[in-house]
Amino acid sequence: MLTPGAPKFRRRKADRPGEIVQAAMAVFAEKGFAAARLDEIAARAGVSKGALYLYFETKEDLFRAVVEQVISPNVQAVRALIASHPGPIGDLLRLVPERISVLMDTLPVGGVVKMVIGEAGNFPELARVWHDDLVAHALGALTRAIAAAQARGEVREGDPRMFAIEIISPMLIGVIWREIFVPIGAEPIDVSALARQHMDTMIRALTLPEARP
Amino acid sequence: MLTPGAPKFRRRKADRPGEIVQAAMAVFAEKGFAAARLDEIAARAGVSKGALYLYFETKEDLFRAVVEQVISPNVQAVRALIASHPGPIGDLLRLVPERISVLMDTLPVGGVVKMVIGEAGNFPELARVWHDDLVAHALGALTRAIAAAQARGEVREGDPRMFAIEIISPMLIGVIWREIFVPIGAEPIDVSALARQHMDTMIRALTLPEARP
Amino acid sequence: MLTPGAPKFRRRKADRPGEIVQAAMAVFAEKGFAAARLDEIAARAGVSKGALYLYFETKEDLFRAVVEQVISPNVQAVRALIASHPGPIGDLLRLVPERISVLMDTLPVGGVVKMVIGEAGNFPELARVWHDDLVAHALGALTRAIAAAQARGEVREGDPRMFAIEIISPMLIGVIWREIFVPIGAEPIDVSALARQHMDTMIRALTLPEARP
Amino acid sequence: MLTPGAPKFRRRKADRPGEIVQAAMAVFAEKGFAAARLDEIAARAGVSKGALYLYFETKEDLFRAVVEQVISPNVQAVRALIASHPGPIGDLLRLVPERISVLMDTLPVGGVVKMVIGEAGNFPELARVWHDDLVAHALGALTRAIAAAQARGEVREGDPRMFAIEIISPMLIGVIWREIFVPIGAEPIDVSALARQHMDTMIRALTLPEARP
DNA sequence: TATGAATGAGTGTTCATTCAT
DNA sequence: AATGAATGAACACTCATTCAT
Repeated sequence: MLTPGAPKFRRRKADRPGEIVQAAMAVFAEKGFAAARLDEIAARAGVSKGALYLYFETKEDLFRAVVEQVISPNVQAVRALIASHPGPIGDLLRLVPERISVLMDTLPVGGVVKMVIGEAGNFPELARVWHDDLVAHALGALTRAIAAAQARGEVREGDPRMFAIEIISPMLIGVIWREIFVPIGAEPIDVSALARQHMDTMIRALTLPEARP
Repeated sequence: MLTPGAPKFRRRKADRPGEIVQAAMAVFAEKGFAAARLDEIAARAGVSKGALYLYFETKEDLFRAVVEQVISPNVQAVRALIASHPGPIGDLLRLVPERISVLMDTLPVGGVVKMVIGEAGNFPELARVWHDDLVAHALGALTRAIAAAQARGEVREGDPRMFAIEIISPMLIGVIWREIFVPIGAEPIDVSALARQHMDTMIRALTLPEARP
Repeated sequence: MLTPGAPKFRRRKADRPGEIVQAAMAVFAEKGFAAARLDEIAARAGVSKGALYLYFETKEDLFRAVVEQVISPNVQAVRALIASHPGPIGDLLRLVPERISVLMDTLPVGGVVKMVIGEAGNFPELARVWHDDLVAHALGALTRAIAAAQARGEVREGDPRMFAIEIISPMLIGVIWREIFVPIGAEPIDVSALARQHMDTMIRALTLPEARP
Repeated sequence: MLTPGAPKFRRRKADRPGEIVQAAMAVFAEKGFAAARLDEIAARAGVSKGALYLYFETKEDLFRAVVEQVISPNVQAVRALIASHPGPIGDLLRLVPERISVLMDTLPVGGVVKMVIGEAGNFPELARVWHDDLVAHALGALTRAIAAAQARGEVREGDPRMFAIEIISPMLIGVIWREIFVPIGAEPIDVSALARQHMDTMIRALTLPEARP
């Protein structure tokens, strides 16, 4: 092999672990934990299988790293969302479609959601991390915003946590749909359009007439 | 065993395949396809591992049988639901909470949904069967009912398919929540109560004032 | 493959575990634990690699089984030896050569000794089992016999445990020699002859003139 | 590092290979060849794993170097021992305990013996080197000394090679014992004391009455 | 039918060895 | 000379599948 420029060993990159986690995220999201093969993760990351073990002790360890890596930027997004709800509830809800779009462009949300749903039973701690660090925060913030609006006479009576769930659910289902049914040729769901229409729906159903401008 | 007529508690052999499919459904729902072990399925079905191969050619084959077994009764339920919506849209929606409750008591819905979401990527035909035979039907029927109501001036304008999605989503999320987060100690979601509150929400948001009785 | 009489699956034998342990003993004795390959053990036992795992959980587990299997018959031999020393010490010592010969014909003593010596550091419990169940018993019995003979004025003064070690050592070295140096063409040691000459040596050195008949 | 003359504690590079061999000897003695990891050897030698390959081609090569390193000083000791036996056999034997003590303080004899015994099967040439260059020499010299003493009427009849083995064995066993059984809490053997008592034993048994002074 | 011992291809993991720096 | 990240072949172990009984 005299071809110059075809080195057997790649130069060591600064962010090997990051690249591996990216590749692993893709494969885990696609196949699930058990069906994912380290060979494929390594190939996609452009490294040898052995190299994975320079950065992660086991397959599980790598999976954990993926989950954490996915959660942390979202934690930021959630905090940002939480910080921006001073005004009337309608203003908050009208922000949601855009936020959702940004999130979906940033991360393979669908794959991640699929992964979490599919593996929660086999990795309870991961479900716990996911819930405690992300879902409960987001849901709690939205619930409190709604309760506050109820206290201000802006929103009609009803369980505020359930309202929050009602608000979020269609977008989640839209994301899952895209992951599950679009690949087999089902009619897509335009999640942004869905978000807009649903926010309109929720604003109409929640806000009291006397509070409307 | 020479006593004639004695084997009172002899295992009934009538529905071996059915028992196996039941056991398999439980294990697949719990672990996902790849992580499920035939050993465990056989043990739960009370048969030997070899016996599985008397009724099913491969693990995949058994998985397919599970999916079909789960779908078919639901197809019936969906057809029944579709057949029963002659009147105003509100009447139809008010039926949903009860139907949901019955469904959830009949089947391990959560496990199945989890299974479908988790394995759709690895088994595209299964996603297709699930979509074509069940989801598309149900969603289509609901969409058509809403479109008809719009034509009657009962429901405000908006994409009827999205309305259908908005209607169904929270219950699905509730079911998934029960499967994913309740086992790790998260606060449960009362799916029935959620269904009632959400139907109220949707009726308020969808029906036009002039159409209300 | 229509050739009859060439079954892919062997008939299940009554003593598969036993055969596997035999094969494993040979390979472990030859190579040591780490260098032994399960493939080879399986091949020598005439089974597939997977079959090993029907009977033993891990390679270590199999190794432990080998050590125990090797010890237990020896425990019997030692007890028998211990039981047979009523008379003067010379009578006891004159029994040793024959016992040694029998033992060496029964078991791959050399290989086992080699194995124990080579792996004691990596498997301390095994060294412990070997010592507690076998070596300490044998050495203790011999030591007590010598001490009793000293008390009777038969044997000259000196540390009886060291006398015991002096008595046994050459045979052990002979066995090790056979294992280590004979395969490379070194001059063999006739362990039986060595035992006879050494017993003569020890009887001469230990027994007091006045006690000699 | 611009300060000239500053690196007072700069690692002396003079004897890298020697340091590596020392570290390797320790690890090989502890674990055996197959179970020894180059990582650990490098760490103990205070160099990187790659550095080993600057001095040794392969792991086997390093192992060979260790064996040779261990043998050569002993060859000297043996020659010295051989040179010093002009007089009566008793004088020679009375030198043994002290020689043994010196040897044991100089080298990890136990570990080395363990290593040789454990790996002789996997590295026949090593067994050969060990035998030809060391063991055969030492044993031969002792055998000849005994034969000469027999010719002089000093020592009673009997196979002189076996007498030599009888003489040496207990000390070897003592060394092995220290390596194998002491770490697990067994009662130690005082090799020096054993050597003294055993030499006494052998002198009594070998020398003829008429030859005693 | 039914069993379960046995198989063997496949996967996670280790580690001696290599090479860009 | 020296490093240590990277490689890849080798090995322990798993598990869907088969077949003698």
